[in-house]
Amino acid sequence: MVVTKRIDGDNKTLMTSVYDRLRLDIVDGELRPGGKLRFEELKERYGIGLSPLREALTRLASEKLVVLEEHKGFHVAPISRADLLDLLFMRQEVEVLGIRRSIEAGDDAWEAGIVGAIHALGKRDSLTSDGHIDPEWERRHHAFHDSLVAASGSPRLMFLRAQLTDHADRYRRLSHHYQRSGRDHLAEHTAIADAVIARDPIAAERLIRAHLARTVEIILDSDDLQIIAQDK
Amino acid sequence: MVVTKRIDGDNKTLMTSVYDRLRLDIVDGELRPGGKLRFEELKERYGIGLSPLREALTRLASEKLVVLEEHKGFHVAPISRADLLDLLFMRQEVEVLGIRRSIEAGDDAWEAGIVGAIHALGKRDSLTSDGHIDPEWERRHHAFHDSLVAASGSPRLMFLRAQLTDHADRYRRLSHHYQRSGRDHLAEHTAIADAVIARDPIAAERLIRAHLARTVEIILDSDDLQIIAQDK
DNA sequence: GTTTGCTATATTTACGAAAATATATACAAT
DNA sequence: ATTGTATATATTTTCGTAAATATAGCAAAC
Repeated sequence: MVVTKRIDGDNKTLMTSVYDRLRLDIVDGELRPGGKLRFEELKERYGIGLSPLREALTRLASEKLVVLEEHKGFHVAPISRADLLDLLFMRQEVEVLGIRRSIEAGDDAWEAGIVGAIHALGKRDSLTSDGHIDPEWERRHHAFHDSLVAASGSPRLMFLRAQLTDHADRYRRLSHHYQRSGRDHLAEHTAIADAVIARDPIAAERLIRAHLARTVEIILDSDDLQIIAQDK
Repeated sequence: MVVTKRIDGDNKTLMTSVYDRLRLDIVDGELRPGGKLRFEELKERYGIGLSPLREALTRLASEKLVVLEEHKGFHVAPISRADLLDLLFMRQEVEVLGIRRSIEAGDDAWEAGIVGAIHALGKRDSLTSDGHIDPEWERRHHAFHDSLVAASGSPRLMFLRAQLTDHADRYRRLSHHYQRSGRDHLAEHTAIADAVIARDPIAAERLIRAHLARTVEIILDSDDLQIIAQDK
């Protein structure tokens, strides 16, 4: 019954909102790998003061999306083949763990979530008419993968997984080649969903490992080495 | 041949050094779980301004050693049975992964590192004469466990492992009971080292899982529920 | 022509004060 | 006595500026 004086209820601090925006701009490739992040530019760009900016960048540095060199400033984290391979390794292990535990502990609601997610995913084409990845498809794609591990029951695993997903998304979006590859997503996803719902951890592990590896192969198997493009 | 004007070469920023000190104070239990971190107190305590303090706390929040509630301030991360069990789960998986990969990829230098580390560890008693854990033993204990996974070759895995180690150290040091338990560390450690050097991943996995679980059992099997002690 | 050393400029880092928000206290009404 | 409302206090968040550090430009020496 209490009526607050504040109308909007926007409780976010400037630090948090500029953190969100910076994170998106980096994951989207808007801010290029290796690029220097100058405070004057960022202040201009986001219309904000120094303090919340520095805090947001500090947080991003701790998540390895940016790099801090003391007294020299912040850079967008560079990308490399070696890093992409390390990322693949971690993603495989984390996804496998999450799926394995979900298979052990998941209830009917968890299964239903997967069925619903893959159904929604199948209703939508991954590419729009002009050949770009459909944002709504991407949203559902994320939702599907989330649904697989939703019963893992480990906050730490889920937190780590979210960070790794950000890193992976950045590589994917930096790869023009990836968007042009005529990959049959639905078949792969359906196979994974089937194995998981059948509670077959062995098959699920094999399929998810291959699924993740395939993405990296597509990115690496191209001369699309935007991957090397790094400002200083 | 260049003589820098600066004598000491201390390149650290205030943010970094206060980050280090805060981290240690939290891991040591000096700043108690759940305790509020007021800026006036911290400024006083560390003799430093607001800006570097906020940045350090932001970084610690991102590592889950402190918690930030917007507009309400920072707290030392609370502890709980559930969190300790989640931590155990992650540590087991991460250690197993690191050891498995090291067994696959490790060279002679890696093996030598383990042999050297366990030798040094055996030379030192875990408890001092007055019944406290010997800091030098603890250093060597860390060094031994590090040596096991030193050949894993995954920056992300090592980074994650370091964070989990901080969390685990905090629980261990908060547990008075743990320090009183007459545990035979050397036998456990030697068995692990033997299995790893024999390149037996199955035995190594079994032993390291039990080793980590044992620590948690000791902490939980006591009324020593300092674990519940949380200021608001 | 390359390197060394100095000066000027650009940039990051840190502080102190102002603004915004939350918490505590006092008072009034039922 | 308890709930609700207004006021005062404490605390966090943010900005603008000063201090510290690094980078770039330029002249002199080898």
